Amino acid sequence: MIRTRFAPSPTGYLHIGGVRTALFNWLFARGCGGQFVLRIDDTDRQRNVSEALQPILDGFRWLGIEWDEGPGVGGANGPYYQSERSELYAAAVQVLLEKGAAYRDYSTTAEVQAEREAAEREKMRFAYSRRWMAETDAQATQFENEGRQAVVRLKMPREGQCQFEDRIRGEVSFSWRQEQDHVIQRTDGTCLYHLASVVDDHEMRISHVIRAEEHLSNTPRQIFISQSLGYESPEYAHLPYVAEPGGKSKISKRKLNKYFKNQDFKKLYEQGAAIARAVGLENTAETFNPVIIDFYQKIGYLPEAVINYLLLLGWSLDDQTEEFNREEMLQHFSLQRVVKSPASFDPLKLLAFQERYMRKLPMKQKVSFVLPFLQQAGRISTPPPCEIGSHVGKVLEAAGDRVRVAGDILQFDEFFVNDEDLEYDEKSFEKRVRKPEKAAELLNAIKHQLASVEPFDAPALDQLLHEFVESRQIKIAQVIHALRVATTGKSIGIGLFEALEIIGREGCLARIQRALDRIEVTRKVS
RNA sequence: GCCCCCUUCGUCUAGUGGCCCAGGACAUCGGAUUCUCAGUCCGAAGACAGGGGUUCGACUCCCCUAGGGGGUACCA
Repeated sequence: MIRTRFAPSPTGYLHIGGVRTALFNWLFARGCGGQFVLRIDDTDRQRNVSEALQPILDGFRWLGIEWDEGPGVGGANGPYYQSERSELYAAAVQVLLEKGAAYRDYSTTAEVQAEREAAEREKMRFAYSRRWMAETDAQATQFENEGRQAVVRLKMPREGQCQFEDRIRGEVSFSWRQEQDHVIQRTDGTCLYHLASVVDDHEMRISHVIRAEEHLSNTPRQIFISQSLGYESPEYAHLPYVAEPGGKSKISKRKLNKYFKNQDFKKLYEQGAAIARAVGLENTAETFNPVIIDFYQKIGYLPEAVINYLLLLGWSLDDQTEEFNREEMLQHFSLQRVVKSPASFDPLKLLAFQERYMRKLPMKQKVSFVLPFLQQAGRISTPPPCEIGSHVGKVLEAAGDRVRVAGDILQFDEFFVNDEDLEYDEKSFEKRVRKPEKAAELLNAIKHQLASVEPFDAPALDQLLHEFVESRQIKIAQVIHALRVATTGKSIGIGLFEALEIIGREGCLARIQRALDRIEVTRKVS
């Protein structure tokens, strides 16, 4: 049975690169009827682990990456928190000690450091002298009498090659002599990552370790542990990292300011930040950051779009296919087709996927997708009508592709505010209403016609306007811009006739009157 | 320093010796459509990191150089 795992630390956020690693693990396992395990790497023993874990679990659930075993779902191979598995690690250390694959070492950090520096001065490869190694209890007692404390180190081979087959990179080989006698157990008795990881993978019957490439160089020592413990080693596959937008280094949530120099990234962020502001979200780099997956959930991306984008970040099926639903992904994913080099995160391409999926979303679902944003922004009351023919549905219908992420609905404020609260974009008002000589007269005339047109819908309004300009021998542009600004407050937006219909007769009349009154008002210098 | 991995249009990628004077997607730039914006349609521009080999033939194989990344922690 194929079993894979993802082992996040409870850091309080889910990094976009981590999501991709998890996705590939999930796809690989589930694609062939296997299982995906979530294990919590909390060896740092921080407090409030469950609190720091929540955003990570939420993120995976939102994306539909479900785990077969782990927090919240349990399983036969638990516990799934490394902090609760210390006995297992201690037992493994004992075995290693007994087999002579590890030794108690009584050196101090300073002493080892001194050896390392001496080697560097001589331009020699560093290898610990094992001078404070205790192989017998008598030696140990002697060191302890000197007041020394022991760590446990791996007694690594110092000659020969470590070769293994990486499912993505092919045959990889390292010289054992490059390896160090790594510490696996601290003086306080706690164990380190490499030991814990190998033990857990074995105990949890993980068949394929698919992880970030920064672990490639760590693999020999893990193979050594694994073999010394008599385990059958899992298959390894090392994924390239996700690089920063427009760059080659690994993407990091702490380098936001650097990424803002990339215009696309900046736009993505600012668009998101505007939505966050409108719905009253806390907005700090810790909580609202495009490198963290929540960002996309918060501003209204579709999980399918995010997943599809991430799938193609370092993997492809062929030279054509870009869209994959869940079943197709599961069916086609393979490690052989994972790209070996880092892929840089492109916010614009992600947006392009979002647009495609938005277009495919049935209107009814689009309405309910968008509603929470309007509610949070205080634009509609609860509980709102949730149908296609509803006010929100009409706006969405008319807005079409302009609503790219759900939060974009807030750009269509003019359809959700009271007539007296409508804000006018001052520049547009000046240009389209106040400045053109005949604007006031035209608006007034149209206002009268709007009062009686039947029915008050887009086709009728279209016809009305055209007849109006024809009878007056003017160009439609002369009236349409003024009317748009008068009724929506903006010079850009959805089709004017649809807009008028949605605002309704009463609203249009009130708004036009407001605009007319406004012309008279002396502009305040701000 | 030493060791390991990586390197095709701006970006994601196809390409496993002749199908490639390199294909697709996003972005960009033109043109068409329209009441604005978005969209849509049509079109254009754009890459094999550099240098040596091997071969009748190299994006594809080998070597070197350069660049990027990782490891060399009582971090993960």
